[in-house]
Amino acid sequence: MQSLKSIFPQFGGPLIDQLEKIGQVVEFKEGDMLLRTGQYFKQSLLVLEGRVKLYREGENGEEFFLYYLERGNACALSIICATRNETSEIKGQAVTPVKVLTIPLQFMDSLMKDYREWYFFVLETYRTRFEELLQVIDQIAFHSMDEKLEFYLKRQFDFLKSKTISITHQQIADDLNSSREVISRLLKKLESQHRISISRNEISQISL
Amino acid sequence: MQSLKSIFPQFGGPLIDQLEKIGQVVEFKEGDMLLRTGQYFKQSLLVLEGRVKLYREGENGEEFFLYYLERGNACALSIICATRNETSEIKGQAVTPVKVLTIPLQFMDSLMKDYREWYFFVLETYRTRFEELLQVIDQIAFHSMDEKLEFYLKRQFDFLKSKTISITHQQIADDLNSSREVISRLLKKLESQHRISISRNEISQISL
DNA sequence: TTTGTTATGTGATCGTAGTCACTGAAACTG
DNA sequence: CAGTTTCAGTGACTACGATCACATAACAAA
Repeated sequence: MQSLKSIFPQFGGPLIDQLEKIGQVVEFKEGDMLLRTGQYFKQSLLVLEGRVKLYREGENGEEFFLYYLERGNACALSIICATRNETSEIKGQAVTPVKVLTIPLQFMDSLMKDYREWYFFVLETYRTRFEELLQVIDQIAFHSMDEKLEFYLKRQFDFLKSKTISITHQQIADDLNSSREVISRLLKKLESQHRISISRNEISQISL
Repeated sequence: MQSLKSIFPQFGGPLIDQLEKIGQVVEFKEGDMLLRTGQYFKQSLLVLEGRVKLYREGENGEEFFLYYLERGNACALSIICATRNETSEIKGQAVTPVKVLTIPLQFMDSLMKDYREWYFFVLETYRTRFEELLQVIDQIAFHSMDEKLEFYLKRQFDFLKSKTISITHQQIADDLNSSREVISRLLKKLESQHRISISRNEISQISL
């Protein structure tokens, strides 16, 4: 686990050692569920490799995309739920092969107390995710579907650091809790404005 | 400030003493703004008395009700923003006369380090608010206006611990970023189902 | 190349909610 | 009490987005 220090450069040596001692590495395949609604957390998760997509789940199986976790991120929910031993109403799915470090919840207190960087890290995790949730609320509270779609695409391009994303209209519709036809039509509109270009399974950014 | 211990019974004596030493009590009148979009936080806020209504603000002045803060709550945003010295995009308005204890941000670290109850308190604050935000997302992502309205009314009844709330249809429409006519019509529908009763400036719970 | 599957395009229809214009009713003010 | 303001009710119209029913296009596998 020599890579831990490179994934979390802000952590000091003693914290790294402690994490190596108490943590356990778990691997997931693309498509695997890391978190599932109603599941108990027995540990917190730190993402070492890969990308995890987090959704909010509705009562009837609807889903709404919240944000991605990647290398170096912690799952805010797993810290929250872990410290309270509560259930999750969030779905986390690996969108690439994923490696995570799991920290049993009984160590959270001492980590928090003994390592200043850890507590900063946890606070920073909360802060970031809190703000992302607020942004999501902005989108769905104040904006119409075409603006939500634009915001969604921007986030994908930004996060994946690519001018092209591989995704179907149906997947987008699912992420936005909308329907394929609507998304197709709106994508067409964006294309006709020369802001994106569309081909099967792919959308490319022009000027978003 | 003999009351601090009664408002925060989970805090130990030394922490209470420290808070009394570094904190400052500020009072607001009903209707005053405690937080305003774009404002810098220089301190964290603990609510000692009264009720504060928190909104998310849209780009064009729209607003969306998030949650209430009351006696014994901390403003999660003020902790977040304080620790990073960033700006807020949240609006906090006193809905009753309000008394808050302000903690200059430079003390946050030492409080966190020296007082275990404080760090639990901060984490619990985050956890609670995080979950409230997720619930808000549920409502606006998965539910239609009549369901949002029902959820809104339930929250008001629950939070205010009263069978009757004093509010105009216009205020509800603002809180839900909708329009008065729509809210009026939906309230009528709820009344015709004998789930609420309506009179001028008042809505009473029957079976929500 | 044929066949099957998955992804996308498109018209028609419908319901929800936002808007406009107006009426009516209740409370407040002098 | 008359006049004014604030709050609520209602019909007409419109737009957005969900849904249905297909048609077509791209790709994959045989």
